[in-house]
Amino acid sequence: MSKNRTYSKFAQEAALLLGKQIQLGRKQRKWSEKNLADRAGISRATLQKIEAGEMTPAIGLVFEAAALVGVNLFEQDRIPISFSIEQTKDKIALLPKRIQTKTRAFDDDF
Amino acid sequence: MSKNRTYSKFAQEAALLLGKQIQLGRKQRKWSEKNLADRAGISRATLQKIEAGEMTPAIGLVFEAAALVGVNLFEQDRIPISFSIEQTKDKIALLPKRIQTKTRAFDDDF
DNA sequence: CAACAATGACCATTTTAATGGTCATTGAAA
DNA sequence: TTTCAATGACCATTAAAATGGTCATTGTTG
Repeated sequence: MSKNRTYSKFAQEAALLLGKQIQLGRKQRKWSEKNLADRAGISRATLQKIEAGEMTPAIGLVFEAAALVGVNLFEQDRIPISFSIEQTKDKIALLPKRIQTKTRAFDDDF
Repeated sequence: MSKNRTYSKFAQEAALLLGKQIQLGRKQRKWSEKNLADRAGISRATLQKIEAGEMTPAIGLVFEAAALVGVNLFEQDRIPISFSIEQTKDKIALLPKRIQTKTRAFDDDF
């Protein structure tokens, strides 16, 4: 029995865009599917899924392929990612460590 | 036997940043892990992996969680993603449909 | 401070992805 | 126009992710 998941349009489009950007980067570098697949340490079948924007491939494999062909995720050429990570962690640290849903009926209006 | 994959620093950091951004978004909305997991249709264990920036979760699950908490991938508030997709497809269409490695010794210097 | 939900961390089982093959088709280059 | 690698599309097998539980711990709130 399959799970028959549903995905938001946003998530689907994001995956497809990323896949197409990877494909573009690969072709710009004149790499065949097999070439990139070998570099990424994955099978050609999996790369095909990635470039097709399928939702199933592991994020690590997708990001690795993206890195190899120079797709810069997060569109940040300015700040190094490691800084953004710390920045985000800092923001998290300012919030309560745990969420309490108990008697707080609805406060989803942040 | 495990595959014992290696990932580039870039790919790892990208996954971690995305995970932390999802966690931040979740907490800003005052959603518990279970709450977000339920909304995304995934288990809490999987959400924990996603927020920890692990490389194994399926990209669809990660992007879905990101969408739910309002993390806008690709950082584009201006252009709709669907347009970027077409734009990328157009660029691909301008390149040769197939890569020929044959007698072309090394031309990887685009 | 007492109560209890949220979190962190496991684990066995089930489900699914990834692999590595195959084969037909096709586009690029000789 | 011929050649042959690149691509697209399958499939059975293997490897790994996802699940749904459990349990201890801890932060928050009454």
